[in-house]
Amino acid sequence: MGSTAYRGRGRPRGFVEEEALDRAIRVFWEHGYEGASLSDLTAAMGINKPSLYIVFGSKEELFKRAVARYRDTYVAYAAGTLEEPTAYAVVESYLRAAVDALTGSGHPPGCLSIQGGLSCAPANSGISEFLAGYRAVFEGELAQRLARAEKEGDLEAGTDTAALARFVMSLSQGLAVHAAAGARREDLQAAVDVALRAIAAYLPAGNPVAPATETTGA
Amino acid sequence: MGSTAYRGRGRPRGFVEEEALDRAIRVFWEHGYEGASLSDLTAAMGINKPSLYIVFGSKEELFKRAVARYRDTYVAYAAGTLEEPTAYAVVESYLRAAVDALTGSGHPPGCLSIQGGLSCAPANSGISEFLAGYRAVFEGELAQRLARAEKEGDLEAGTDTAALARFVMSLSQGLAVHAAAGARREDLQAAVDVALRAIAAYLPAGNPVAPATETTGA
DNA sequence: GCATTTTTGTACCGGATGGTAAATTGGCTG
DNA sequence: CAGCCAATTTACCATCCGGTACAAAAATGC
Repeated sequence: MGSTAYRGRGRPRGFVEEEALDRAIRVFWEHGYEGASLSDLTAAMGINKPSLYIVFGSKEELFKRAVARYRDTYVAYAAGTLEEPTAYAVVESYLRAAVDALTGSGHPPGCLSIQGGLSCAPANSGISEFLAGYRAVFEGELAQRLARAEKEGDLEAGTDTAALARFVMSLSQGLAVHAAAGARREDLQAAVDVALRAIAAYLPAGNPVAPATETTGA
Repeated sequence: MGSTAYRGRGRPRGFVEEEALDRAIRVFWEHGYEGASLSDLTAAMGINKPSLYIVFGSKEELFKRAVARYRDTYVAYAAGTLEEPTAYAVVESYLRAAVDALTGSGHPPGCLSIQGGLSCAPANSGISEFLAGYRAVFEGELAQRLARAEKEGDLEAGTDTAALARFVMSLSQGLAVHAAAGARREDLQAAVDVALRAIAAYLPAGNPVAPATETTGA
């Protein structure tokens, strides 16, 4: 709790845990859980296998730690978008930010929660399930936020907000698939333009929230 | 060419090539290229490794043959949807049929072209690229079809038809991610309902194509 | 019947995998 | 200084990986 971390009696660690984890994130992100071998991981992390096992326990636990840190860093933007004042603003800012994140420079394209392991060998089926659960969390938060918007009169009464959230998350996951395959940022933003027209169709009549011009790219 | 196939001189084959390929499709579909071991494959196909290598050449060639047959069987519905008379009907029938295919019984949920290997070990990066190219083919065909629709006055003049196609394909790929994680058919159809509202926004004024009621599920 | 041809079953190959045992290193404590 | 202890290095483990060599089996052609 603070900067005066207790430095135990033994030999001090030759690496910073968070830094090593960041390196591991990249490897998992690029190659997936099964495509990332321990040799790849330790080489990128700058440590060797016994150190990895002492600190992280196993490859699976390392992966889960990596996903958790990925959420708290690379996907930290998502929570903020839920605080936009209107449903339309929430969806717009989430999808815009997602495309920017999916195609950002300085890290692999796409999304760790999908590339990590959409389907795995029978022995690793737990990884796919773990990631599916992880993805479901934000979809649930978005659905709740949209349900609140409907109560606040910010969406047409009777709107299926769960379906709306599922639509938004499906689109962003499909955009992640495109990004992983090398799609350009502005092309994905143009697809978001289309999606926003759908959201606009759910606004109550006379609602002034819909945008005058489409902003493509960033 | 016909039913009188030439039966060579040697020992006759103990299996039908297409049947074995169908079994392989399931294994790749469920576990991905890297998650499907040769042992898994040969066990499911009912043959042993030398037979597999004589007939299919290698694991990679087997996979590509599997994807080709998958396209010609499980995804055969897609080509037909392009022949619907209007842009709206094309998109609606494609998305409806895609959800039904993604959640169909009697085969793994989701889509082989995504689960097969969104990201791979460095040695298998060719697989991800192969699948990305495969996915791009139908997106291109859909974009062409929508461009024709715009020329025919079936979509607003000036519509970004490439973006529209990218939107539709991104959504369907995201629905595939959801399906692979176990999403229910009717929940995915409800997300399609939302998407169709976006398409409706691109119809010329006074176009009577938009549906009166949303048909959820099938 | 016998040689030929192709597929089959079995057993094996080198290499990589995730994971560890054992011993060395290096810094703290007394 | 000696004693301790954790993190390091190195070497190794059993197992599985994709892929093959080899010989037995089963059909045809002569």
